[in-house]
Parts: sequence; structure tokens; C-alpha cells
Amino acid sequence: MKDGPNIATLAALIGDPARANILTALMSGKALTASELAHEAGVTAQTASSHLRKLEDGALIAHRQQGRHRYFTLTGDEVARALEGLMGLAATQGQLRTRTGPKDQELRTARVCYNHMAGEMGVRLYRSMQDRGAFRTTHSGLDLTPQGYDFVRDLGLNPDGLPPSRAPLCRECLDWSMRQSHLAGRLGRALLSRFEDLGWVARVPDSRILRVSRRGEKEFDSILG
Amino acid sequence: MKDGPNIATLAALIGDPARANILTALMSGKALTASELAHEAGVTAQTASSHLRKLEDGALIAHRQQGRHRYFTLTGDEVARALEGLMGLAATQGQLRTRTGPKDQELRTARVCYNHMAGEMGVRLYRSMQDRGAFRTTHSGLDLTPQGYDFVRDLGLNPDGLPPSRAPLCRECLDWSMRQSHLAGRLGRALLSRFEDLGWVARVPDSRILRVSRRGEKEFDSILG
DNA sequence: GCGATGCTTCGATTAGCGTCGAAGCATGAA
DNA sequence: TTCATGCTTCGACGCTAATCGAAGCATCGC
Repeated sequence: MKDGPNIATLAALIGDPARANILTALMSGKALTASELAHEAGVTAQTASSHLRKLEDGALIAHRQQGRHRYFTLTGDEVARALEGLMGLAATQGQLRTRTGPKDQELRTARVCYNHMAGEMGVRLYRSMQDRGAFRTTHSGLDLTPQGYDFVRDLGLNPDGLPPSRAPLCRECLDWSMRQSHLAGRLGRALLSRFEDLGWVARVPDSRILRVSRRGEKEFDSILG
Repeated sequence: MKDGPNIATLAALIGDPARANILTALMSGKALTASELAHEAGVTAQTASSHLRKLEDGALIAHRQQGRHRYFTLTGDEVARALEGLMGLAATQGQLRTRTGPKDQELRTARVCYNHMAGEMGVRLYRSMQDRGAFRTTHSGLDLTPQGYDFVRDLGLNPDGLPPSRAPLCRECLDWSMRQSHLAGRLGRALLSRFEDLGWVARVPDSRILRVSRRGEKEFDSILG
């Protein structure tokens, strides 16, 4: 009856508090150094180093050297998506870190999920695109329809001009606060940075919170209907 | 930066091999006794008892007493969904338990995911329903459109006649083998048991595999297009 | 009533792993 | 070169948690 992939080692990897803190910090999408992550996790540099090694062996994170610094990131969307899934389950059990403080509310409104937008705004965006028939499902996953292309182009973005990568253009990611899908993948990433460039949203330092500007709110309302 | 729900305790709960085996066994959707689960996990009854207690404290499983037996099940879709998510990530890292044996292929074709259908067939079903506009997203999640009602009724099922519960009617669940959504929720459950009644699919004992009958294949082909 | 079965609690053992101090090794700055 | 910074390796400590034997407690069948 032991069917399917082995989840024990993977879950055990995430299951240590220090490592979970490291992963959560990396969900901001920013590349962080080993010392920064050690501080985030609340452990010494030696301990963090050991954890980082394990996470890297488990292919959850990767690093690139820059001078004497080591910048760590999640290995990709897949990891972020699975972590959001775990957060979703944890949230239903009231395992919130802070008892629904004001910060928590801000997280629900809009936040960064690795490199794309999540929260209420992220789900609204995805739903709106879906409603106008922007997506089509193919054998290999989600793809953009002509309507989808138009929508993206209206935002001043050329889907074909995105940096090529083996990551899919569109991917759905389950939102832990909304329990619905939002858009991930290369397009999700591009849209978030576009919104930042336009000044519609801005990252709050040292957190995953995205603050929606007054102008952003107006624009989103008019675009997403 | 420690934003969002606390995933460490949850992941640690899943991260023990014995407990992971228990949870995987329960993904079949069948209620299993403590001794059966002990056997699945490869530990003694005492050890299993301890694990079951922890899983229950963590609200991942629940039990109901029946005579001198204790039947355990997952607490709901949410749990199954998160576990499938973990399997998805584990699968991308080649953490397959068996090196793509024939059993693995059967799992990918069609399998039980707690109480609904997953795998290729599950994704095909969901995609087909989506293509004919069966779903509509509301503030509370996924809902059936009139077209959706028609589709379900054509299968001899009355969506309004389903046993009421606080679980949503429709819910999407991310498939670990297809990396796309399939249908969960009360409707997902009802559809699977309908397919079983019709003799289109049959559960393979002691596994999550769903075997599609010759007739089932034909029917699915004609219905799902 | 009696024994068998299913499961739990208790207690003791053990192993694994997270933790940090100290030392080592690069890179960068002075 | 010399010192500081960022990070890793080594070694030792300590604690948690998984494990099982033995005993206890229900329930079922006779």
C-alpha cells in the first residue's frame, strides 16, 4: 500500500523549526545570504550552515556565490507551491504564528509568493483572467489564449519576450489564505515585477507583504472589474 | 520575516517515516484499523498507537470506534490535498518509492485521492468539465454553473441530493503526477462512487490504484471527448 | 464465566539530530 | 602583509523522540 512518492524525507526536511523559518524567509523571493538566514532562523551561523546544506541536498534551495557571500533562493515555483500548500493546511488548524494581528490581514490582502503575487489580489487577478478566457489547458499544463495575450499586452508586457526558461509560462498555485488558485510561472513573475514597475504595489521590507498603492487599487479595480 | 502560518510542526508530523506511511495508506480513502495501519507502517501496535495519537492531536486524522476496532480516516480533503502537494514536490526530485515500476504507471493513469479520482483520468474529467463551462468561481470557492449541473445530471447524479456537509461541493486538488488540478470536494467524491457503481472503474485491493474497465474507457472517451 | 483479540499506557532504552564553541579557510579591505 | 568578514568543518554535548517489552483494559465470542 506504500504507493507513490516518498514524502517522509521531504516533510522531515521542512519539519525542523529553523529550516522552516529559512524556507519561509525565502518565500519572499529575495536571495538571502547565509548569515541573514541564520538570523531569520534564530540560530548561529554554524547551525544555519548545516541546515542550508541539508536543504540544498534536498534540492529545496540553491545558492550562487558572490564574493564572500552566498546568496540562497528556493529552487523554483514547485517548492513555493508545496510550501503554500502546507501553509494552507496549517492555517485551517489555527496554527497561525500571530493571532490574526494586523500584519496577518495585510498578508491576506496581497503578498509575495516566491516571485509572484498571492493573496486576495493574486486570486482576483487569476479569476479575472480566467473569466475572460485567458487560459487554455494543454497536455503540458496551462497556456495563454489569444484573449490572454491581449490582456497581458494591455498591461504593457510581451509574453513572447519573457526570458526563456524550462519553467512553464503559466502555472497555478494554491493560495493558503484564499484557498483558491493564483497565477505562478514565468508570467506570474513578470506580472508582479510589472506591477512593481508601475507603482501599483510595493514590497514591504523584511516581509512578504505587498502594499497596494492608492493608484494601484484604482487600476486593479478598473482592470479586474 | 516569519510571516504566515507555522508549517514546522505540521511538516514534522508528516516527516516521520512511520507516520508518513500511515497517511499514505489512508490516502486510499478507506477507513483502516489501528493494527492494519501498524502493519502498513512496519511498526508494532504500541508504536503505531503513539503515532496515531499524535496525528489525531494534529488534526490530520480522526477515528470512530466500532466494537473493539478503531477505524481511522483522514480528517478531510484539505489534508489529502496537502499530501498530494508534497507528493508532487517529492516526485519532481525523483523520490519515487519504486523506480517507475508498472504499478507506478497504473497510479498515474487513475488512482484514488482520499475519496475522489486522481491521475490522468481525474485531470481529464476536470479539464473537460472546465472546458464546457461547468465551474464558476465565487467568493467562497468553486461552484457549479447550469452547464455543470447538466453534465452531472447526465451521469445520473443530482448535485442537490448529495449529503449535506460543511465541506464545499467543488474543490480543486493538485495532482502529483499530472501537476494539474482535478476535482475534489463532495462532488468529486460523489462522482467517484458513481463511476464505481457504473462499473467504469474499480479499486484494486490494498492500493490506491483505480483500474478502468474496457467499458469505462469507452464511456469516458465519449463523455470527455 | 473464560480466553482471545484489539488497542493503549507505562517504562526503559537507544539512536539520531539539532545545537554551539573552537578552529580552519577562503575572500576582501587596509 | 595583516586584519576583518563570511562561511564551513570538526567535535562534543544534550535533548528529543522513536521504538519495543510488559502490563493493563476494554470488547467480543464461546
